[in-house]
Amino acid sequence: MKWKFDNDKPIYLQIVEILKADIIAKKYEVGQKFPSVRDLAQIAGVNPNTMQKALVQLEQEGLLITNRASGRVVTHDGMQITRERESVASQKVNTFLTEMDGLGYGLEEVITLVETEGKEHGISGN
Amino acid sequence: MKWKFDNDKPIYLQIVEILKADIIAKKYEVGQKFPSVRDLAQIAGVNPNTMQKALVQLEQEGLLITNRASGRVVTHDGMQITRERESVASQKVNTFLTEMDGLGYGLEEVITLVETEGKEHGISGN
Amino acid sequence: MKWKFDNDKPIYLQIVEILKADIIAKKYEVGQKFPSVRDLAQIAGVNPNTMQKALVQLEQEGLLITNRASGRVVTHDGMQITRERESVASQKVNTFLTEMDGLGYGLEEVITLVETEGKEHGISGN
Amino acid sequence: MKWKFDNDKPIYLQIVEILKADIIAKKYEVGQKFPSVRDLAQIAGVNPNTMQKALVQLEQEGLLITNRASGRVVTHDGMQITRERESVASQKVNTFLTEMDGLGYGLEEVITLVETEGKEHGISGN
DNA sequence: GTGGTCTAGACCACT
DNA sequence: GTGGTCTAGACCACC
Repeated sequence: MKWKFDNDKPIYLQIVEILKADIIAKKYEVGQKFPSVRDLAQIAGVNPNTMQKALVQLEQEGLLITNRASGRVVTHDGMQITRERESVASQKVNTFLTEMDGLGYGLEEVITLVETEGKEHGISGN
Repeated sequence: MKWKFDNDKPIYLQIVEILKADIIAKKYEVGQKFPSVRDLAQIAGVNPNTMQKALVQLEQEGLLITNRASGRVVTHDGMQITRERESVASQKVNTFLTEMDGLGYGLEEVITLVETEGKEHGISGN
Repeated sequence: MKWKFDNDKPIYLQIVEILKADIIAKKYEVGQKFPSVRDLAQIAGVNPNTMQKALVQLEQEGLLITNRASGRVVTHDGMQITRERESVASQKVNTFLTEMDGLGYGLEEVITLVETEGKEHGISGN
Repeated sequence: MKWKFDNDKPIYLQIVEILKADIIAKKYEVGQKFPSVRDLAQIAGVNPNTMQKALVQLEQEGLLITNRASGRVVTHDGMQITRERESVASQKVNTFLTEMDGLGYGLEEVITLVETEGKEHGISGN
């Protein structure tokens, strides 16, 4: 099943976001072996070079560790994953606030909405 | 400049969302004349039939009023616009909460984040 | 005249070194326009993608600034160039010391040699 | 594992440099028997004629001595090895000074750098 | 014209 | 088998 990509953002960046979300969501545990470039490329339905570019990006962000000829693993550094999680969350919050602002909602109204919807929504409360 | 459309949703629904956002954002005032189907179709770079389908949808949602031979105007019913605004907002809040839940954030953490980011973000408070 | 490349290091990294040396040596002034990817690729006798990879690297190191559709310029930040210059120099010194160490020369002998050869060599003294 | 050769210099000269470095580094002691042309050729992955040419060169430089029918040995003349060592060192120093000059470093700056880096580097002082 | 992205297919070194 | 590099050629958005 090929992945779906948006036309207005580079595919490799979308792959970065998807894989980053997977790592943050512990779909791949810390230190666990990561699928090969070729496998991921086939799964995603993109050229191996495109997948390669995405993985290099994740490497530069410190989420993956490359061992030449033995493949990649998720970083053992849990803190790095935590940092990325907070970064992604912060960005989502900002996007959300910008959208709500565009609809004319003030900060307090937004918080009220989040509280009431959040209770119905049954957010995990972790 | 033609509008950009996503391939996996019907174009007319995407147009509905765009125009609805414009109306909610008061880009078109209540009671104001709406551009013709032909003009909008050309601007958006779509077939007039597609644009027509979108406008019919907006009529059914009560946001546009058709006056035979004099074109369409935005509804005078401010409440209807308000209801749509609240509907869109509610949907955005839910999407946001689902995403944050996926990142492992509980409701209280989300609210805390929204409060702190909201102050930096300088949301209008309007 | 195509550039000569060594077989045991990636071409794009060798290009990075060459261009970095050019920038440090003020062959391109700060803020000056940089040749296009295609031009450089042709001059060097490599594929444009390879040259692109090298330029991206120089960008990440802060030596080049990219302006989409208007080309690249050398950074205006003279300090960044100075930092790179010191970094390159430090690396050369270390390589040199390692080689001399391998020949059995101690630090004081090396310094003596550098002093005597340096005077004959007529190093600029600048 | 075959040796790696550069395409722009004759292979036999590159072999000369490698073997000379080995002799200077005392990898072969003075007076010690040297491997046969055939063995060296196979190790290096080159034609025996090429290796032969390299060894003849080393003989002419006085580093190897040929004893008909008993093969080659490293010269007993320690001074000759010392002279070669100094020659190689001198050439490295000059190359180094030329590079540093190209980076805009004056002789005194170079010496200062060598002193400070040398202390960190922990050059043997032997 | 510019940089950026993507594909297709190839070769290499390492294990 | 793995990741890494390179080429060739294409299309896009921007100005």
